[in-house]
Amino acid sequence: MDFDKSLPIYTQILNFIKIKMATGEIKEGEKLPSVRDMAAELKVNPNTVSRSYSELEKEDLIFTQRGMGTFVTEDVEKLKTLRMEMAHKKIQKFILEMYKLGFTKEELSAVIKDLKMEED
Amino acid sequence: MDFDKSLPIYTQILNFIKIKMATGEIKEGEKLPSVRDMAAELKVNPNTVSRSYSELEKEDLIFTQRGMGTFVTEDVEKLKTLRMEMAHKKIQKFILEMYKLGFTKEELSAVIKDLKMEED
DNA sequence: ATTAGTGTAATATGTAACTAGAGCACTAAT
DNA sequence: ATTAGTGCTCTAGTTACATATTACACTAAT
Repeated sequence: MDFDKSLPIYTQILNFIKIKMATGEIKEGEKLPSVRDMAAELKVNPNTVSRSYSELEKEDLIFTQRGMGTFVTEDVEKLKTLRMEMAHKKIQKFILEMYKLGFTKEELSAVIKDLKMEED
Repeated sequence: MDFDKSLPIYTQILNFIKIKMATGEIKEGEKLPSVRDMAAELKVNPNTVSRSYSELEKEDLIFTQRGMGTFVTEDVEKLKTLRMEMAHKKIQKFILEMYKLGFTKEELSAVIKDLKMEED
């Protein structure tokens, strides 16, 4: 995992995990790596990973059991809706920004359909 | 203008101006408010506005004449392509993020068409 | 009981980004 | 020459972030 300097590392880790939960790559109840292990793997301070976990816990997406570890929520509904909520936020932000640039949703719809996913 | 704490103020000012140039609300050669005036209007330190102007000058979108003021570039082509370049960047970023969430461009195209611009 | 593995907390340190304040340098007009 | 309006520079303070280190609290297994 490579970090980009425009966002705090703990935020990037947090988003990384969130996407995995949203797509089902990590499932309900699953144990996450210990803060120490993950820190070692990412070559980052354990406190930084801890910060990421804390933020996710604030959103009730994960929970911790002292002495045991950190686990993905058991609330399947929460995970089910996570993907759509994240998508919705991104879509709204996108539409708003593009609206400011003078694009209508019809234009956007057409433009996107004609793009290749891998293009840049 | 209200600032959100997730981005530096100078960045938000910069983007604000950029959008105005991209949409033609501010035209080629037009004089921008002085750093002091703009700072007063936005209730911000003059240096912060200066920083915004500097960044725009790095992109050759504006230029300054010491003692005279700050002006939008005379390069009409630059302004013409600005909107599409900004749009393209936002679209690519959006598509990539949504791809990570498992959406195809066909899905996105459909979803966007069905949304209302004012919804949130 | 001991040990190893967990998360958590506290403290200190270094760095970078951001904002602010005060003053300098230039230009045009008088 | 003076003045007012411009951008620019310098310095300083604050804050956020990441790190390092140490210690604590809890759990499971031995």
